[in-house]
Amino acid sequence: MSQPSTFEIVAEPTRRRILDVLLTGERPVGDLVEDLEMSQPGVSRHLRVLRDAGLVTSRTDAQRRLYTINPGPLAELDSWLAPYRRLWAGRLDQLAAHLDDMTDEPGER
Amino acid sequence: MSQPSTFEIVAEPTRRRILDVLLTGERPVGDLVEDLEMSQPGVSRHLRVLRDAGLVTSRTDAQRRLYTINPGPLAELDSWLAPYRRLWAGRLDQLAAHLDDMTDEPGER
DNA sequence: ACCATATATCTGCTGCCACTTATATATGCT
DNA sequence: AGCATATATAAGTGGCAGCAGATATATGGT
Repeated sequence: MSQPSTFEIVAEPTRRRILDVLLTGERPVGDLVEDLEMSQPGVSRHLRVLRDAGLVTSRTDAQRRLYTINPGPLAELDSWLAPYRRLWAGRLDQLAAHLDDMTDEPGER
Repeated sequence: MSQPSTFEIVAEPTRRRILDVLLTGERPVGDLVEDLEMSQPGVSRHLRVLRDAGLVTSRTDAQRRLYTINPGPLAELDSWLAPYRRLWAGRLDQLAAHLDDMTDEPGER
């Protein structure tokens, strides 16, 4: 996809995990490789996607690159969500019913 | 994907369009076919996905099925977003910078 | 020389999406 | 009863793109 939307970027479970780790603060690539138990090239590829989407930024510290979250683009999600948010306020019962229907966790690997 | 997450459901641009149309109220399938300029089986397949994800419900009106939004599952998105939302408050300047970097629209077809 | 990282390439797998055609079912109309 | 309409679902095809894994190379810091 030439210009993937923020939706698509964030739909990828591994990328969400990366962001969730970065939520705790700036991190070098090596840390992420350990945490995610993935190959370094694999992590770097995802970081590339996140960087291109403007969701993370990096700064150089000697040989390492420290990655930080840049939450700005997530506002796109948030504003798409806004009209729906109004709807589910006061319908939390429906959510509960839906969750009851689900036998197990979504396949998040 | 056996149990696609709400993220994946909503990452699909056509499905977001369907939800956006339903935001204006209950609609029969035929309306959606017209609005989206898609084949009827195509629309029905997306509706199936949305229904399985609990994002829409249908009720029968004679031969027609009227679809309604069920925003409940979107709360999952919203709560994932919550920690990030705190971050971008007060960083709207960064968002602006990011948007300036983008030459054209994300490829949303 | 060694380390951390980025990037590139290739392969293989898998799964999605669109489109078409066909069929089944329910309902309504005449 | 017979026909039209609305919808769902299935089956088949084509295309395309994502992701993981492996490997190789380049670069810059120590």
